[in-house]
Amino acid sequence: MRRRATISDVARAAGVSKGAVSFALNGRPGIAPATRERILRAASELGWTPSHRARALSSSRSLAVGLVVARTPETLGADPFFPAFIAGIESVLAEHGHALVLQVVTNERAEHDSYRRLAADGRVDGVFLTDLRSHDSRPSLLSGLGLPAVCVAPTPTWASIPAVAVDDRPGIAAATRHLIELGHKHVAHVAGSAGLVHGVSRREAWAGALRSAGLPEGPCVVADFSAAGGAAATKELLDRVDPPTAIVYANDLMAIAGMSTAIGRGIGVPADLSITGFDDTEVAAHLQPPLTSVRTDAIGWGRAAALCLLALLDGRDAPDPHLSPPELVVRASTAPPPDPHPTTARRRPASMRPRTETHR
Amino acid sequence: MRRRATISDVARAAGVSKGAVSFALNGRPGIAPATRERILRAASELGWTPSHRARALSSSRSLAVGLVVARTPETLGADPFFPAFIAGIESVLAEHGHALVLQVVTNERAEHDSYRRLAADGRVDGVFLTDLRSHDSRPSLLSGLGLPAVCVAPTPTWASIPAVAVDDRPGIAAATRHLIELGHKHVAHVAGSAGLVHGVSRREAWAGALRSAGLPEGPCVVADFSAAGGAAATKELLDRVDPPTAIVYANDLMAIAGMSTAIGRGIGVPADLSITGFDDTEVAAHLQPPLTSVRTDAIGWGRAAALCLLALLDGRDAPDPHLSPPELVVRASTAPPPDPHPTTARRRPASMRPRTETHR
DNA sequence: TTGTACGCGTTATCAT
DNA sequence: ATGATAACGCGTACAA
Repeated sequence: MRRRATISDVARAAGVSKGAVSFALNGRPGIAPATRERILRAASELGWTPSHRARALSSSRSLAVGLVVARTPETLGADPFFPAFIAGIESVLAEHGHALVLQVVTNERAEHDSYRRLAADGRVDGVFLTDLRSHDSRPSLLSGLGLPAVCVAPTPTWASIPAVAVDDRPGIAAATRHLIELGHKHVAHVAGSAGLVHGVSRREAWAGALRSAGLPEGPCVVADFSAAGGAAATKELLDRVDPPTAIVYANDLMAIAGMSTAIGRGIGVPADLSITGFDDTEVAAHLQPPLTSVRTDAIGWGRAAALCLLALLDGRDAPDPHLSPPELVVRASTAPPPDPHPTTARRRPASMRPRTETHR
Repeated sequence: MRRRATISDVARAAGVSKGAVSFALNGRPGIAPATRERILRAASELGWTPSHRARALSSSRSLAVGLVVARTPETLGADPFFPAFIAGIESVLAEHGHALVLQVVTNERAEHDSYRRLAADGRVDGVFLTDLRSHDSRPSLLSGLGLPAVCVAPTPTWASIPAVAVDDRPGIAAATRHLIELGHKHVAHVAGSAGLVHGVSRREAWAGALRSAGLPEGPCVVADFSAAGGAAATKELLDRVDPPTAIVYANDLMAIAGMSTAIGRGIGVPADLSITGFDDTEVAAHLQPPLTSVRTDAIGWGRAAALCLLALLDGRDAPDPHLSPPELVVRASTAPPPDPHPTTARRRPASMRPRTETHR
């Protein structure tokens, strides 16, 4: 296997200078069409592709962008958002010759180190900022590092950093309204981590939808987006003297765990308790009962974030992203609430019902 | 914000040459301890870090490795393997100053293009090969491109490419044996794609476990690792004149869909049908009933694969990986088969039972 | 230890 | 308007 062709080889073959080859390749003016043609043909005959390394050195750009994810493998693996988001990013980056450098870290300290290293090494030209926290130290870190960044968060209120709004609030609001329209008056919420902006924003969307409907705010238990957290929160809600007839969960994972918890207690879903999730995980449609959930355009968000970051790097304005709005997917886990005044008492306190159900 | 310090700045500050700085930094002999000390102090005072770009150009290495994933966002998002695998890779790469370049593509053509581009650009020094297919064209493509690669597959029988064996067969075998020990004699399998090596190897492990126990091979339906596929395969098995009393699924996603399908038909799990999954997804423990599954050491596989690839790039032998064996996690979705000769007929054909169950 | 050529495009400066 | 020439970016490696 012979040595890779270099720009000098092409220049020699085409009988021009290196500079001319560079100009021809990059479509810049100052090269006669005939010459340009000759250069391009020579390049293709030699199978020459500009060396990414040399280009990165001379242009002081790495042609790569970074994504640092601070999540445990479990949290990452249970969330369909990231793969879709990354796929969206990729689809844009590939068109522009950029690569995605992914870092997975497990704690905040490692996260900072990761950004510092990316910046110090000049490994990337910019980064995405996801899973924004309520008092996030990363924006100031990144501006201190001089590393361009695009923030991916529900609320575009981060003045210091350009943001792509991934507003999940309409989705949660739609789920809540759906329950209200079914007749529910006691709609609880199992929230994601209070430390995460999208945990808080989803909670606010639920509360806002209840307010808009003139209903009193239902109970809310703050969990952590995990299955175990969802199960625990559900137990807490069901143990109340006045248990809700419907629960809006901040994600599918908690909703699934919550649904199982309820069914395990002999509480019928949706007969006694309606449940909504968020994310529309692939399993959601294949549960028993199938889970009503909210589908979001994670791929579109990824595309939008990538376009925004690339524009930022080029000093251009970000194109206006057109994202599909979140879509409520109604399935069988939601139904009208149980009759509050039944002829015969159908609903006993959970503690008096059998602990498990036999399905046969 | 001033210009980044360069190696020349450090050399000047320390009163030595660039070469001396390079030697001192890389801990190579030929520099007096006192001089080395002085150089390192100057470097740290100037906040100098070697430029990754310059180093990549001069050493003809990119200090990055690639992972091309050919999956749809849905398939990727429903599978906990990849995040954990990537986390494992990262933990090793970070220690060695390498970065991970991730590409997500949706079809085989784009996959080839992706590898070609990574190689042509010199973007990475090597790649991981995952989701190996039965007649995979990538090994020859990669050897043609001269791109070092490490193969991550259940069977290390790919002579052309070094492989890290991620043998999932013991896990499936353990699940099958567990069912046999419970007394099951009709153990079916819902397989993953026949085109994927790990789809085939899991199937073989199931068949082998039955053979070893002296049982006849049960029915097998080939699906595609998806929830919809798992549901359809389950229907097919349950519609047989002689439905199985237990089903070994090739992954959790199909198992969950299958379990819901069974329950939706009024078939009790595990009373009438035992079910095992594979992956031990986070939701598995929080289903109703909780799913018996197999937990694998995906992080360890990631670490091993990364160590192997780095060794390959350095021309060293790969260190012997010590991986945790797959662990069968027994939960409530498996139980002894229903009594074949009950005093009263407990089991009617599915078609005669109510279509859905009310849980209250 | 030092000096210097080298890796490979990009771009500013010049010449026609 | 075309194109050549040379400096540049920054660390590595080899001869001196």
